[in-house]
Amino acid sequence: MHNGTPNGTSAKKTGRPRSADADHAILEATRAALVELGWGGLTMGDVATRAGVAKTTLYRRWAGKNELVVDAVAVLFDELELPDRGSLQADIEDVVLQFAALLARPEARTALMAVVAESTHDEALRQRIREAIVDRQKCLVVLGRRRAQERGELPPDGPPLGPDGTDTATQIDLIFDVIAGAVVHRTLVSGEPVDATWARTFTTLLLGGLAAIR
Amino acid sequence: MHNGTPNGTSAKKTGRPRSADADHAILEATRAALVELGWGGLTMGDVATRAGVAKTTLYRRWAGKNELVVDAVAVLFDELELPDRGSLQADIEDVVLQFAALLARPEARTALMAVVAESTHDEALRQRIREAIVDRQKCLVVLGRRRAQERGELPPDGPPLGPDGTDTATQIDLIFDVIAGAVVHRTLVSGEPVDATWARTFTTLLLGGLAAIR
Amino acid sequence: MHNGTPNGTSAKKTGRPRSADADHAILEATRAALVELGWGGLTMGDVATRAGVAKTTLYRRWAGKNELVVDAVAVLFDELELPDRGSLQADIEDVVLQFAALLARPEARTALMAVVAESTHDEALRQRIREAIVDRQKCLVVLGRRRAQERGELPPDGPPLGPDGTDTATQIDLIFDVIAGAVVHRTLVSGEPVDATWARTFTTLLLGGLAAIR
Amino acid sequence: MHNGTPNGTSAKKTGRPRSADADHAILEATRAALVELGWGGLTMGDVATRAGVAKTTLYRRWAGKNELVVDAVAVLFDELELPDRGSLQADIEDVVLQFAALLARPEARTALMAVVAESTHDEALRQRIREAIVDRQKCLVVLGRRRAQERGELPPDGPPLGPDGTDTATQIDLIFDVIAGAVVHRTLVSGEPVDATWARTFTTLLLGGLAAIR
DNA sequence: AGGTAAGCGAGACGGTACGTCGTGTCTTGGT
DNA sequence: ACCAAGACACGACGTACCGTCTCGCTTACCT
Repeated sequence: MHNGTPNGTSAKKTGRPRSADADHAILEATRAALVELGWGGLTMGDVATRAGVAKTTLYRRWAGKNELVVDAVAVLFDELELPDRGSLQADIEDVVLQFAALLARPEARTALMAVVAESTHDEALRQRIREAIVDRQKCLVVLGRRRAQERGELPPDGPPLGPDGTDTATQIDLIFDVIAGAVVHRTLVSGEPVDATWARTFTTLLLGGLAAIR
Repeated sequence: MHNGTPNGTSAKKTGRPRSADADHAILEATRAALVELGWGGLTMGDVATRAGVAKTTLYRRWAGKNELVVDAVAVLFDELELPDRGSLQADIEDVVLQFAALLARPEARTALMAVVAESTHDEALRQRIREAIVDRQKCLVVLGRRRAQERGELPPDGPPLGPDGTDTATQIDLIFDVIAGAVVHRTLVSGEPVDATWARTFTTLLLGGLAAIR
Repeated sequence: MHNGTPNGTSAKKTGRPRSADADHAILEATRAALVELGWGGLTMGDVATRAGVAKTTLYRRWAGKNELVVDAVAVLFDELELPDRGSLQADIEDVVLQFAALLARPEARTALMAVVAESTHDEALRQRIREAIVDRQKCLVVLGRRRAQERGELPPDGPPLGPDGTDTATQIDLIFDVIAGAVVHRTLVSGEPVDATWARTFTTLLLGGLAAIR
Repeated sequence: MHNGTPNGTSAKKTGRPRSADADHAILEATRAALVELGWGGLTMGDVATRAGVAKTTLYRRWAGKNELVVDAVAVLFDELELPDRGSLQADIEDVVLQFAALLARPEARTALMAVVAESTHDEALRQRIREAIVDRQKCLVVLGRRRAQERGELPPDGPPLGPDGTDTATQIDLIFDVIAGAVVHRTLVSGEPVDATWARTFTTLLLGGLAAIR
């Protein structure tokens, strides 16, 4: 998840082990600070104080503000699920509303945009964001698509490269960018709420469009 | 445009007038600094030095980094145009590619996300972004839509609130969020390029979807 | 008095003449600012505002804080007089008390020490202080001495250089340094008041000492 | 000595202790800066740079320029001694010349007047000056006086309040103000050197005067 | 009477220093 | 080893004054 001690593989033999409580307290404190102060107002020292932890402990685990915040908000995105509501339309509407609910949380709104902004100048950060957040959401698209195919709502995957260039991977990426992009843009840029009505209209548009590109 | 010089209504009579050269030099320097250093690395002092201007001159006109950067990148969005390419499909593809080209510029990518992130905790900033950037782009959607209606590609506006809740304003907002959101998300989050192929596929999806929500 | 327009010799023919009111208002404002803010807190801009005058007007007349303050407090020292109280002892006690009363005024205390401090690194300033303040006080010593000689309390001037090196000029300087130094030191450094009792004891000491060096 | 490190009473147990080297380097740098730039030209940032120290380290220990300079020059006054030269006249001449030599050092001249000037508006600073500088010198007067009494050059202390109001403490204060005041005034205000001849004449005057006030 | 040259209030300008704050590193002593 | 505490070098912050510079006006003297 983060790099300080890649607990998975390496082995530590001696000395006092790191406090697991500290990790949770720090990430919790980070989210709280994001809510109250926003990205620009968040400071490492403040997070440490809130978590009841020394700054040293923070830096022992994360390289800086960016990395810390990515991890702190990544767990929020794990809450997204794709319940089987019986139809593709219902499934998409459901995930759209879940995603909108997530972006309604101040810590998520702020952090997401900020780390994306920083990642435009930091390739390692972009990689980390992709692993921790983006790819996890993209699974939902893949899953929903497969489910719809099993239901017969969508045709099975065609050959690797279809006649008009829309192979499977391209299509998944497109769907993902349209859904995530539209919800994010409406919420954060346009500043309008994503409610059930909007979700239905949007989903109708998306499904109508999907039929057109096949 | 910005508040330091309330050119619109009030009038100051006495004292040395503010240098117009300084304004241009500062905004230019801001864009240059964004390219080189990114949002996080941009410093008011550095911008002042690049512009050959004192820090006080900067603060006399803009309240801080956020406001300055909004104004600095706003002019970039004025370059977007909607040439008449003869069909709605072609018009949309064109504007999608223009927008993608804009987001390929480092100062635009970085600045846009960063100020949006800050705006989640600053209502005044959000207002400023909307006026300086968002509303200016939304005009393109309105214009393209009207043109398509004149061509007969889209039906004329229905009653204020249609049977399925998609009145004119709602539809414009939806189109705007889908176009801008998808392009931004693909460029900055997914990190994939927006080329002519993607633009065509995306536009096909959008137009197919528009037919469905009518 | 000050350099902006050396009214004595040169001649200006044309243009609007300088406002004499402004001079008085500025010096008055300078003294008021000294009282309220002290040397360190006094600023040219504040003096200008208090005097209802533009900063330009200030700088047209004085080169800076130092010069301005010297002129502002110099007039205070002109108030010192040497009334004939009938005996040298009474004359000295009187002038000691006058000088102490002057140093009780905050603007005088602050300004005197501060400009002396600055003058340790600025020969021109030292010259100005000597002309505007020091030499004016030394006259009192010369006058008092001559008066005492006429009364027969002190012997007439000896040859230019006496047997033990105490010629007239040396003696005047010594008396001046002892009187002014002791009063200033007691008031500003020791922080004790100079009252009639102290003045009498000090004067007794001085006269006793003067008899010894003859 | 100064307030940042309340070594006297309180105790701090945890955390990295303050560097003692930094203290010395800072005071040394302060004196050097005073010599080169004078009081008005001395800046905290410059002192920090010279001392190879961060500005924050400076402010952690001293509240400002005034406090710093008082401590920086206080040590100079500790160098004053009262060697036993066999007679009161010789002892006084010696200490007068020592004090004059001290005031010949640029850092001492500048700093002493400047902090006294500031102290006219800052009671805490005046207290600090008294503790760090004035009281330390006054000991010399007390010591010299006692020695002279042992030699029989001065009568033993009389009752707490003598017939003409010159009890012991009053006399010591008077002697101190006359010596220090005269030397300072001649050096800094009159701008004349204090040489052996002047010291002898002045001391003769002082001793003659002392006989008179008894 | 008109011209012209300087004075004037206002305030923007390029600078410099301020004193504070945040960063990321380091040194303590205690567990 | 790890931890809490906190000092440290560094560098940006936003503010305050500095002394200079335009502005658009008076205000006086000199043709």
